[in-house]
Amino acid sequence: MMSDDKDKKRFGIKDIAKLANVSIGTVDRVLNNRKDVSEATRKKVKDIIKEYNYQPNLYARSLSVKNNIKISVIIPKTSLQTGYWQLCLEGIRKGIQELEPFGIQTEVFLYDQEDVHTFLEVSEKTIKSQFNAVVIAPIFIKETEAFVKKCHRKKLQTIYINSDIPTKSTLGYIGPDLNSTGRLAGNLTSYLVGTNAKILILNIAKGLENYKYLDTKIEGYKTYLNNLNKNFRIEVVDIPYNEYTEVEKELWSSIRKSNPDVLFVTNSRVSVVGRFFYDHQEIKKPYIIGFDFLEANVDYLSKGIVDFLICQRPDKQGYFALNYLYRFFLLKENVMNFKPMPIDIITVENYMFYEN
Amino acid sequence: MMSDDKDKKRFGIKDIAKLANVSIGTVDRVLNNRKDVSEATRKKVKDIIKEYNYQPNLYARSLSVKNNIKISVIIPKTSLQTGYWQLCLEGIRKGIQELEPFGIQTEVFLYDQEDVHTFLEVSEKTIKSQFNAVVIAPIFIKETEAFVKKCHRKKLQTIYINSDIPTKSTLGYIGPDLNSTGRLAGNLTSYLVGTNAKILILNIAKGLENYKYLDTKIEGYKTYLNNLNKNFRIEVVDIPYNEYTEVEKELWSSIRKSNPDVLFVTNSRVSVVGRFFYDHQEIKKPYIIGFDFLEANVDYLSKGIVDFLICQRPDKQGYFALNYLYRFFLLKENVMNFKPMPIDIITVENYMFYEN
DNA sequence: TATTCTCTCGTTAACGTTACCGAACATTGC
DNA sequence: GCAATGTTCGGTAACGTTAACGAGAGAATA
Repeated sequence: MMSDDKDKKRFGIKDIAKLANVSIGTVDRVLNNRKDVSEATRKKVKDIIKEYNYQPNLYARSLSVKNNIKISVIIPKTSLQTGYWQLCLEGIRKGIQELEPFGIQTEVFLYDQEDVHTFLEVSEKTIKSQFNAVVIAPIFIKETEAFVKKCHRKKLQTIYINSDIPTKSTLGYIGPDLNSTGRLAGNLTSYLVGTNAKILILNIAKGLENYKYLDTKIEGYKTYLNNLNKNFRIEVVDIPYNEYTEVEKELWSSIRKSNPDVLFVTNSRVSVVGRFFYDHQEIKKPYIIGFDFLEANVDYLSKGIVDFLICQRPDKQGYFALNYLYRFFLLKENVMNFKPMPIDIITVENYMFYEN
Repeated sequence: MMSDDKDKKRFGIKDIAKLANVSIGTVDRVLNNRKDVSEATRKKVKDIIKEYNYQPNLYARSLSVKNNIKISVIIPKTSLQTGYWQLCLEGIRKGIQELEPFGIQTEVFLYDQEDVHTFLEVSEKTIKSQFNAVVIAPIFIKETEAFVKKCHRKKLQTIYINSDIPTKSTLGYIGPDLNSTGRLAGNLTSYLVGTNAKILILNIAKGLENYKYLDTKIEGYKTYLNNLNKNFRIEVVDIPYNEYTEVEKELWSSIRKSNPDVLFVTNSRVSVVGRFFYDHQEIKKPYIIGFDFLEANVDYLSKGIVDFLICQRPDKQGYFALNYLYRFFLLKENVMNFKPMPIDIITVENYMFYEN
C-alpha cells in the first residue's frame, strides 16, 4: 500500500557499469577476466564490484551462455546380485536432469564388472568421442589406470567415484574412506560382544580378485578390534560365488565350523546371509553387520536378522560428482579437495527414515 | 569435427508455438492457465506439450518473473548452552541465499526460548507485516497455536520445523519423528546391555515445562525396552538447570544412587554429562547416549566418553523448509506430505565424515 | 449504421548476462 | 604521410520465459 516496498532491484552488471562510467561490455570483460581492458578501468570496476559485493545472477548466466560440455559417466551395470549400482545411477540421473538446462550433455556407459572387455569397450568409446570430462567408478584397476592416463593426454578431466585407486584423477575422488568404513564396523562390533568373542569375516562375490578394495575394509576392521586387546578370534572366509545355492553350501560349512558371535559381511551381499538365517531358524543367529541400503538388505534388517547396515549413499556420490563438474566448468569454482562421504549406520529403528 | 554435433537446441516455448501455429503468447497463456484462449487451441497446445514432454526452463522463468514473496522465519536464538539452533540457522541462511536471486525476501526473527514474551513480540511483528508464509520452530505450544490460527485467518501459509504440535500448519511439519527417535535410542541400548541392566534417563534443561516433546522421546525409549522383557530397571531424573556446577551436583547424587549401566540424555545437553565423567575419571563410566551434532558433544564423543549421538540435521530442516516454500510458491508443485527427516547414528568412528 | 464490448490472439519489452562486431583512437612500419 | 595493425571500449543480439499492450473480428447495443 504505502510506498514501503522500495524497488529492491538486484544490484547487477548495469549498476556497476553506471557507477564506473563504462559500458556493460567492459564490466563483463572484467568479470570474466578477459583482455581488452586497460589496467586503470579494470581496477576501477573491480573496486566497485568489491565495494558493493556484487553477486552474479547464475540463472541469467546459464540462460545466456551456450555450453558445449560433454560428460561421460562409466559405471558398472546393475546386476541381479547387486542393486548397488542402480542407486548410483539414480543419483547420476538426477544430476543429469539438473544439468541439462545448462546445456551440459551427459552420456552414461555401463560395463559388466565381471567382464573386463566391456570396460575396455566403453573406455575406448569415451576416448574416441569429444568429451570434456569423465566420471569413473573403478573396478578393473590396471585397465582404469591406463585409461585415465590416456584421458589426461587428451586433456580430459577425470574424477573417480565409489573407490579410489593409486593413479590420481585430475579432479579427485568422491566416496567413503574405506579403511574408516572397516573401523566403524569394528567399532559397532566392539559394542556387541566381549572378550574372546568369535568373529567371522565374509567376502562374498564372484571374481573376488577384482575387489581389492575389500582388503582395505578388512584391514580397518581387524586393526580396530585387535587394538582393543580383547583376544577376539577373527577368521576370514572367501565365498567366490553369486548364486544362493552355492553360497549357502559354503555358509553352512563355515558357520558350522566356527560358530561365530559376529558375522561381518564386507560388501552389499549381506542379504544372502540374511536369507540363510531366515531359512535356517534352527541355527542360533550371530550378530550380523553388512553394507549398503539395498532393498533385500533392508528386508532382512526389518526382519531383525541383519543388525547393522553401514551405508555410503551411492546415489549421493553420483549426484555429487556431476554437481562438482558443474561447479568446475560453469561456475569456475576452485577445485577443493573432497572430504570423504559420510558413513551412515542403519538399524531396524531408523531405516524407514533414510534417504529423503 | 564431423557434423556430428547436431544443434541440440532445447525444446522450448517457441517450438511449441511453431508446431501449433500460434504465437508464444498463446502458448504462455496455456502454460500458465490464464484466460483468453479458445478451448480448441488450448487443447492443441496442450497436446503438443504432452507429446514432446516439454519442460520449462526454470532459470529463464525466474529471470523473467519478478516475485514479491516474503517469508518470515521464527526460531529460538542460539544460547551458550545449546548451539543447536545455530546449526538450524545456518541451513536457513543457505536457503535464503539460494532463494534471493528468485526475488524471495526472507526475514529471520529469533526469540528467547526461556522468555515467552519475546516469542509473542516476534509473532506480532510477523502478523503486522505483509508476509506470505512463516516458518516456525514451536517451543511455546499454546502461544504458537494461537499464532498460527491468526496466520490462517490472514491467509498466511505456515510450516513447522523441528517439532510438531497438535494444531496443524497449512504446509505440514519438517523434522524427525520424535517417538522413533526414542525407539532408536532404545534399540542401541539393547545392544549395549543385557538382562536386569540399570538405565538412567536424564532430562537436562532450565524451564523443562516448555519441553513437552521430550516426553515423546522417553515414551518411545521406554516402550521399546520394556517390550524386550529383559527386566531393565529404568529411572527418569529431571535436572532443571543450565549451569554446569548446578547440573554437576545433581548428577553426582543421582549417579551415586542408581549406578546405571546406560545413561540416556534426552536432548543435546549430553556434553555436560560428558564433562562430568571426564572430570571424574574415578567413577566407572556407563554407556552414554545423547543427541545432536554439537561441537561440545562431538568433543566427548571423540574422547570416547559419549558412545552414541543421535542426530537429526537441524540445518537440513531449515534449508528444506525454505526449499519447500520455493517449490510451493514458484514451481507451484503440489504439496506433498513430508516424510520425516532421517535419524542418524554417530559414533567415534564416523563423526569426522558427518555433514558434507 | 455507428459505437461499444468481448473474445481471441500476436507483438514486444523486459529480466541479467555473455560474446561478438565494429568504432574510435593510438602506434608502428614503410 | 599513409596504410596497416593494436588497444580499448560501446553497442547489441541472443538465451527462454512472462505479462502488458493492443489489434482484429464478430456480437451486442444504441
